[in-house]
Amino acid sequence: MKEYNFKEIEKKWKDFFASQKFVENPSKKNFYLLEMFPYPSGALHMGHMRNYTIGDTYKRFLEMNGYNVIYPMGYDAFGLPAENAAIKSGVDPRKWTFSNIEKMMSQQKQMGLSYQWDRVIITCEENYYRWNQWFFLKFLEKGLAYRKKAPINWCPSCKTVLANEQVHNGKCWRCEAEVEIKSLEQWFLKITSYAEELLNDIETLDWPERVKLQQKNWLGKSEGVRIKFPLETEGFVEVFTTRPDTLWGATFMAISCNHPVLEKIAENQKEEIENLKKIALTQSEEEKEKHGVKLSVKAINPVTGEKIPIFAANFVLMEYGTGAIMCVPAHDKRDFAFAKKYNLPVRVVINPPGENLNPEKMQEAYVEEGIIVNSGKFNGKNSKEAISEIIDFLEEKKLGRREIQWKLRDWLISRQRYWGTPIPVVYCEKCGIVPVPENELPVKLPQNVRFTGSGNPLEKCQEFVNTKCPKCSSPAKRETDTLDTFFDSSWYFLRYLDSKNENLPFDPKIANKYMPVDQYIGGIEHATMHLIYARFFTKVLRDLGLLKTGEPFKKLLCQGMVIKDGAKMSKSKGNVVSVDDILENYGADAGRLFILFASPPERDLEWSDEGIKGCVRFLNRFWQLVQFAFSDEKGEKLPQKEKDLLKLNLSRTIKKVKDDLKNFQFNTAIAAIQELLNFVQKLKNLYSNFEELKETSKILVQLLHPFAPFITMELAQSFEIPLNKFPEYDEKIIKSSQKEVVIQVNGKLRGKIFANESESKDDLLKKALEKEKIKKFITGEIVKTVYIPGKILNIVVKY
RNA sequence: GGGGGAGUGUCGGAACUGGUAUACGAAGCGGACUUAAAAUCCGCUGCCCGAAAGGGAUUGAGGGUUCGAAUCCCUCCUCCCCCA
Repeated sequence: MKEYNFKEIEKKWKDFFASQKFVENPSKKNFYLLEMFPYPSGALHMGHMRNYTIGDTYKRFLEMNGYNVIYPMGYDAFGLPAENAAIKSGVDPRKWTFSNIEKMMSQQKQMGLSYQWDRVIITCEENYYRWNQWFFLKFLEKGLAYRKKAPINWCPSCKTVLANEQVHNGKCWRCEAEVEIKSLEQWFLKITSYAEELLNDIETLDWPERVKLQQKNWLGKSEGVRIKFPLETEGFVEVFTTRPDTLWGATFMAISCNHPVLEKIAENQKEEIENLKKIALTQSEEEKEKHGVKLSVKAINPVTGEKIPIFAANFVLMEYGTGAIMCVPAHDKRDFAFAKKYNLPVRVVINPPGENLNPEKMQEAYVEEGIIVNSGKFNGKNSKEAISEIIDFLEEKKLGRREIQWKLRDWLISRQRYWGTPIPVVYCEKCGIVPVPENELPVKLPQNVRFTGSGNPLEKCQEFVNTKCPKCSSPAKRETDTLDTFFDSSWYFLRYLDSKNENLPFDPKIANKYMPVDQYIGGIEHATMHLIYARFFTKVLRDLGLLKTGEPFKKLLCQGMVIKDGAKMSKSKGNVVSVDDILENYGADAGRLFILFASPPERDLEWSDEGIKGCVRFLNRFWQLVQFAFSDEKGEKLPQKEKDLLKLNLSRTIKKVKDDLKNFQFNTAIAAIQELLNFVQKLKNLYSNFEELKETSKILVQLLHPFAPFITMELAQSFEIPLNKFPEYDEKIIKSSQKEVVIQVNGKLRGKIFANESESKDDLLKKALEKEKIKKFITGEIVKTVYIPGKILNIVVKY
C-alpha cells in the first residue's frame, strides 16, 4: 500500500490549483469571494495564512455546491516599508517590492490556494496607479478633492514627515528627535459630505455587529444645538453643545487659542496665548494638562443673563464644532477639573433622582440624566427628555439653532513620500493649480531618485518636478505629494473584475454584473479606516455613474488574531511561527486543517505545535483507510444494525459539515469528519474491507476536499472519485432515527431510553417507571411531567 | 475615559431555539509492536467519595427566573481588543 507522502503530493498538485480560471456557467449563480490583499512586506505570516485558508476552503465548498466563484488575489504594493528599506540598505523599492511579491505568491501557491491568478493586480504598477490618478481627477472635478492647511508630524533631524505610528512618545522612531507639528498645505477628500449616507447604510450590511458599531462611533454623529453667547463688548461667540439641558449651569466658556475672535478681544494678551499654543502643539491629547488664559472680556450666558469669564484653552480644538464650548462644571468632568483649578463657580442644574446635589461638596461632576433645577420653566423635568424642548425654546427666542456635528474629518490623502501614486496636478505661477489632463496619464514615478532619509526624494528629482503647465505651457512644478495607500485599496476589488482594461479602471457593465462582493474576509484591524474609505469610494463611483451599488461588501467576516503563548505573534516577543516551516514540516493540508480546527474563525487562534501534529496523524489515518478501502483486501458482510447505523451517521455527518461550512464553523465540521472516520475505522477493525467501505471512503474524500485539497485530490485521482459535487444526505433517515431520550427526576439525569420522536408521553413514562434505576428515585407523588420528544422526559416528584 | 468581546477539564475548544456539560483534538497514563527509541495501533483519562456498583458537587463569584440554566435577568471580579 502506498504511503502518504505530503511533499510529493503537494508538489504534484500546487500548479494545477494555481492555474484555475474563472469559468462562468450561465446556469449557475455567481459569487464574488474576496480576501483582503496583503502588503508585500517580505513573507506571509500566520495571519495571512489564516485569512486565505478560510477563504479557499469556503471557495471550494461554494464550487461543490454549484456556484461560479470569483476568487482573486493581488498586492497592496505601495507604502512606507519599501521606502524605509531603500533608505536603510539602498535597495530599489520596486525591486524590493517585487521580490517580496514573488516570495509571497509562491507561498500562496504552496498553500493550495485556488486564486484566479490571471486577475492579479499589483498597485505599484502603472496600469493600476494611473487609474488612481484618473479617480483623483474625477474627485477634483466633482469638488470632492481640495487643498487646505493641516498639521503634520515633522522630524527636524530626518527632515521628513512621519506617520502617526512612527511617532513614539513624541519622538521620531528612527532618530529619537523631538517631533514637531508643522502646518502644511495638503490634499483632502470630502468624505464628510457622505457622512449621513455612510451612517444610514450601515443598517443594510450583513457585517459583525461590533464592526458596524465601530463605524458608527467613528462617524460620530451628534445632534445638538449651536448657541450664541453675546460678548459684553460687542459681537458674540457661538458654541456647539449636545447638552443644552445644562445651559443654565454654564458658568464660563472656553475657546480655542486659534479662534478668530481673539484678534478682536485679546490683543493685549497675545503673548500669553502664543505660549499656550506651544503647549497645545507639543503635547499629545492624552498627557495634555488643561491650561487656560483668562481673557479680559466676558461673555453673557444667554438664558441667565449672567456675565461669565472666557478662557482661551489648550483643550478646545478649532477643527471641531465652532472652536468654542460652554462649560458646565457641575455636569461635565473636564469642565469640573478646570473649574477646580481656576476656582470657578459650580452651579447644579440637574439633580440625581431623589437627591439634592450641593455644589460645594461635589467631588466629581454629575454627568447622568436627572431632574432639572435652577433652569426657569424647565425645572422639574427629566433632563434627557427636555433636550428637544429646550432646543425648540432656543430656536424660538433666536438664541440658537439645531445642528448636527460629526466626529468624522475629511480624509487627508497627501503623503510627503516617494513610494506611492503621484498626485496628478501641476502648479503654475500664472494658472495656479492645474490638473494633469486625462490623456497625459499616468504621471509616472521617476526611477532614478536618491534615498537619503531626508525629505521627499521626489522634491529633489528635477526631471520630475520641472514640467510645463498643461494650460499655458509656461514652466511649472509638479505636485510632489503622493496618495495615501488607502486610496489604492478603496477600489481594488473593482479592478479585479476587469484587470486588463486599458481604457477605463473597469467596465461598468462587468462591475455591475458581479458587484457587490458577496463575502469579504479580513482582519478586524481594518474595521474603520479601510472599510470606511472603500464604502465612501463606492458611493462616489456610483454618483459618477460607474456603479449601481453604493455598498462594496455585502457580507463581512473578521477573523481573529493568531497568537502563541498567549500573546500576538511578533518579532520582538520572539514567538513567530514561520509559514515556510509549517509548509515544509507538516504540509499545506495539515497546516490548513489545524488553522481551521483549532478555533472558530472570528476568535483568536492559539498556535500549537502539538495540535498540528494531531492533524498530520488524522491525515495519515485518513489516507490509510481510503487506500485500504480500494485495495483487494476482502471483507465481511456488515450486520443489518451496523449497516443502518453507518447510513445514519453518513447522513448526519454530511448535513452537519454542510451546515457548519455555510456558517463558517470549520472547527466543528472537521470534528464531525474525524468522528465519522473514527466510527468507520472501528467497523473496519471488526469487518475488514466490508462492502460499503468504498462508498463511505468516497464520501469522506469529498467531505474533506475543501479543507485539505491536496490529499483529497490525489486520492480522487487514484480511485476516480468526483470532487465537483458536495455529497448529499437523506433527511428522512435523520428524522426517523431513534433518539436517546433522557429521563430526569426533578431535573436530574436518572436514565436513558431509546425512542422514536412519535413515542407518546404516557408510553414513555410507563417504560421509564418500569426501570428499577429510575423507580427508586420516585419517592413521592408525581406532580408533573415535562416531555420534549426526542430529548427529555422530566418527572417532577413532591416529597 | 468611552465602546465591544470573552471567562467551560491540564491545554485548544464542543454544547441546536433553555433540554444528556466537557464532542473533536492535544497532553497524560497503561498495553501491543520493537534489541531499544520514534512512529503506528488498542484501551483509559475533568473533580470529590467509593474496591466496585453507584452517588455527589461542578461552566469566573454571588443571587434570581424556570420542571430544567454554560445559555435568560441582576450584582460583582478577571482578561483581551478597538477608539480616545
